[in-house]
Amino acid sequence: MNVFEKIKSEILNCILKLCSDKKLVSEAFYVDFSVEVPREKAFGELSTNVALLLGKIEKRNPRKIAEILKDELKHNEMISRVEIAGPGFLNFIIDSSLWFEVIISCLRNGLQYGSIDAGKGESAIVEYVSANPTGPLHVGHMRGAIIGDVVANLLQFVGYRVTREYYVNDGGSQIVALTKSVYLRYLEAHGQKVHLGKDLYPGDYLKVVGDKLKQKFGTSLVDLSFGEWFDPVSSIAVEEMLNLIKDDLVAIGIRMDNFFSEKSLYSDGTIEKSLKFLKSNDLIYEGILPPPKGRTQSNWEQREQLLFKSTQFGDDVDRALKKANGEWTYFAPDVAYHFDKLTRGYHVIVNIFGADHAGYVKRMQAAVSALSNGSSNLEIKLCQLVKLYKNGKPFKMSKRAGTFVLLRDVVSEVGADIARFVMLMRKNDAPLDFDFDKALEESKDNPVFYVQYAHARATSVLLKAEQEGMGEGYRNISLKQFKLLSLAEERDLIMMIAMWPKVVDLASKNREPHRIAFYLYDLAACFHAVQHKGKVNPQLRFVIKEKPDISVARLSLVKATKLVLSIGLSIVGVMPKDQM
RNA sequence: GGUCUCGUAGCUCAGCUGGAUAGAGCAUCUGACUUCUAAUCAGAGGGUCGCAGGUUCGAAUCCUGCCGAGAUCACCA
Repeated sequence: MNVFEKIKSEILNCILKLCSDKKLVSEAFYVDFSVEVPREKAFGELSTNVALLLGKIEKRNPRKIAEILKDELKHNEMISRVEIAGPGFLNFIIDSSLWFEVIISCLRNGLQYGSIDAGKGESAIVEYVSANPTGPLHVGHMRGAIIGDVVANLLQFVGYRVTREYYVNDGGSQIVALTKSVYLRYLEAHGQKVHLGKDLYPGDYLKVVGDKLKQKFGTSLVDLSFGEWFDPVSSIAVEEMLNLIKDDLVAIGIRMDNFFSEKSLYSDGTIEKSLKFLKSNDLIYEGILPPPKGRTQSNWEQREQLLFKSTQFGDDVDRALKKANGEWTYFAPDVAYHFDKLTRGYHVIVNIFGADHAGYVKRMQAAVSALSNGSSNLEIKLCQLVKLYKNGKPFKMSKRAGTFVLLRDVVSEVGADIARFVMLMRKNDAPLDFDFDKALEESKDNPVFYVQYAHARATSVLLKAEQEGMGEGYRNISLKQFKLLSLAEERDLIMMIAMWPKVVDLASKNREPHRIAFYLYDLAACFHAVQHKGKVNPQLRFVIKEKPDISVARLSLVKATKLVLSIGLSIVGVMPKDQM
């Protein structure tokens, strides 16, 4: 149950009645107001700004309108007190029976508590990571990977059928470089002395692939020409890199549903198909792009290219689909890829991009707009790049210098739980500093443990209750027992639990997974506070043998807290712990 | 120069899509464990929300212009 929605609909009913009584004008019913927990406790448990907004519509003093609403609402059985404050806020004290219902509905719904069916079974695709298959993942990939994964979890939780997809760039020139590098490693495995050129990948991880090629092909590739060895070497190289990446993903708890090959778009005609579609809508032409403004480029030359009219959809310039040499640009298969996503019929299309692809956002959104005749829109979540530090000093990764922090190194040092939580403790478009040493050092007081500890404590309390013979008593808790809860800390905890559906709603609608992490921290804090009361005063402990009624009431809160913590943690992708 | 992000406590960050006296963590200081886990709790100090205008009953939040940080800018992916 969502208390906020419930009170909101009560207020709406009230407005409706006042409209029909001619005490308010009829437009009043369409007012979009909020019901929230006010910052100050003195302002009650819930608060609404309806009267302020109605004041505008009615062209009357908000406080006057608040009076009218108050007269109506004070008879409502869910609301035990109404007060008017400030410029015209209505502040409520809610009847305990409603809070009781919250806890009951939480306990009944179990792991589904808070899972409103916003998606209604519609399909959604979240594309994330999509790193080039030229080597293992590094820390830079971690943030987008985790944010994408949790966005997918969230959408799933609110009723979407979610596909997690990785776009494999196995078609571009970086694959040529990879293949050449691997071939050299293969020759090396046969005892030849090789030199990896400037544009090739020097990493040791390719030696393994060279060895594998040797095992598979023996010497049969050694004397072949480039055209002959390229395809077999390339496909194995990509496959091996993808395996590395899949292992890395598993290490941080990510399992993709689908790896979508860029190369397949070249061979199966999707590129032509999608461009044909654009052409039929007159969105493609041969033309010449203007030179970049304000920035002198020595090697810029004027040339005629196949262009997409992305400016019609808000982009700054039209975008090239073909290179001067007639090959497709990177953009062309990406257009085709999103054409494919559209034909697969997804209602929600989300991409997670790194900030280095920010300049790519407009053209992709333009493409999706064009390909769907404006009926679909591509949602792009940008992740700011992770700034790396080592001992407080900026740290530059370089493949050549070997100062390359791999994702698997981070995970094996700090663990997946910490890695995931750190990435979620800030908004996706805020910059993130990641100090490798600090992460190790401070892993002890990482917020993830704070949350997990609350879960472990709750588990332990329930175990204790069982030993005292009141294990499942909270399941049949009565309103009378529930009313025994009177501590401010207990009330805070109840309200926190009541807030969960709202947090899920906001986080999923806005695709903002960090909200879940912050909420979990706050929920844990409320729980720790209640528990500590019992530390100071034994009468305030959860389990008191001589007082079964209050114990049962408190245990219902413990159970509810434990439930919400474990739901939230599973969305975030962190294991709830029963012991620490 | 264009575009996109960001600018909130000493540091790292939230701020419920426009609400009431702007909040956490770290760090500093003071206190609380013989019991359900102290990996915890309670309290104190710390702010011209980058700057200047505008919109209105009301702005950290929306608009405009500056300042500053980062990313990116045909023909790479």
